[in-house]
Amino acid sequence: MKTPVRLLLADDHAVMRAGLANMLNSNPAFRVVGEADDCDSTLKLYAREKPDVVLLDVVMPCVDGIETLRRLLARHPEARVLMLSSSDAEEDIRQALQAGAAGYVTKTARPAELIAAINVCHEGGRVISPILERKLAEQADGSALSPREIEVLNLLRKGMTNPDVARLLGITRHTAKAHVAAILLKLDVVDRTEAVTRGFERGLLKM
Amino acid sequence: MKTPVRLLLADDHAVMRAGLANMLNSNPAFRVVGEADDCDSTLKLYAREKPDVVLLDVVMPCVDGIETLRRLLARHPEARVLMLSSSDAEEDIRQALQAGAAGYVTKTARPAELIAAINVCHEGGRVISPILERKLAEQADGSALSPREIEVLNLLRKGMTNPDVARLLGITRHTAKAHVAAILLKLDVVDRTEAVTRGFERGLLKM
DNA sequence: TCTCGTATTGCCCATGTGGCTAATAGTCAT
DNA sequence: ATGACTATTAGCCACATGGGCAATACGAGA
Repeated sequence: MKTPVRLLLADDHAVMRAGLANMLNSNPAFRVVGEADDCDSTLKLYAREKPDVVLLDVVMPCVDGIETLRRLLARHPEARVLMLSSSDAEEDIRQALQAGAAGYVTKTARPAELIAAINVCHEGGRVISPILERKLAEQADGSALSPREIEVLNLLRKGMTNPDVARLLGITRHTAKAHVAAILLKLDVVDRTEAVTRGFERGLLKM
Repeated sequence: MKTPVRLLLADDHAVMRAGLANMLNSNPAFRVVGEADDCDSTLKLYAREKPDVVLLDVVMPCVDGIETLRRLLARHPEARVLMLSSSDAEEDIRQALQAGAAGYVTKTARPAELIAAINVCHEGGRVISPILERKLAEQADGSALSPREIEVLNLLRKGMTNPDVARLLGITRHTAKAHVAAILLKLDVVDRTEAVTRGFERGLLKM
């Protein structure tokens, strides 16, 4: 028999971590070698344990899962990371895969699917739930917002007017307006209010 | 030794359910007698097993956890339900407690806290995480939106203008405007866009 | 009964919004 | 280096917005 796959769990939900650890450790093919609840502890435990695969939650306090993923891969490019998420927000998936995640699975997946995904990751493959793949395909047009537009969208959500945005960004109100117009076009919405809604739905805006 | 507390788990995340079941069953004081992944199966399993306590997730597909709670208590007023949530949205907590939940615990709680909460529920008490209690207190002014205002807010999020809202609700644009003004006042925001943001943050609006 | 909150309607007005069109400059990849 | 994209600025215009102020009607609860 092969040696078990060594796993690091990173999730801010203690109950979920305990549950996952329990489930995975009861399978001789796996061995949980560490549990982290935030970005720092994830990086620290990875460096110490060098696990074969990291299960990383997308939603985490302070530094979110995507950013944790980026920092982890910057230090350890060889890391195999399987993102585990309760949300199916398109932006999270896009960013996670672009940042170099080896896979993305939602928490609605059956235990057997999760186990299969871990194995694929460990063997060097890429895993994406079929449902998620469809959502990505629907979107993958030129509708990605530029960094500046994301910045503006984050001001709109706070109730800023175009003049407000202009003042805060040190640009003219014409430019602010141009950014807003670009956002409305790309998100395919009629006004700034619907843009904020779409922003939340797509994961561009965080709570 | 007492007979174990009989538990029903309701959560659409299979991994979380499996984990919880694993964890709780390993404690002789508890016994998981059923697992449900949506409203229907929760009601069915409750009727069949009559568990001592139900662990119910707030976020569920189609019919959400709060509505499931309402339907469950309508048929079985004696049910002891502990809401288990990954969100700390104020509205969810408010509605859950008002609907008659015996407790509300976030998934960031340690396993020991969860176990303590289950016991308190079983013994007839009420449990709310201290952090949540503070959030509720901050809010508990007259800032609850009326049903009509919730309706209007759900139109605003789609980019509706006041005339649009008026047409859809069969009222004049003056009335629509009055509703919007009331929403802005109650949510303490400057415009409809920020109102939508606050709506998402408070759990008044769902993805 | 009387009051409070909700839902409804109305008007005035300064300001903001979004569509349209158009131009310049920098960056980046082909 | 040529094109594509982004960021920037600009003006015009019909329409929507939100503040202020005021009134009526209805049901629930004290």
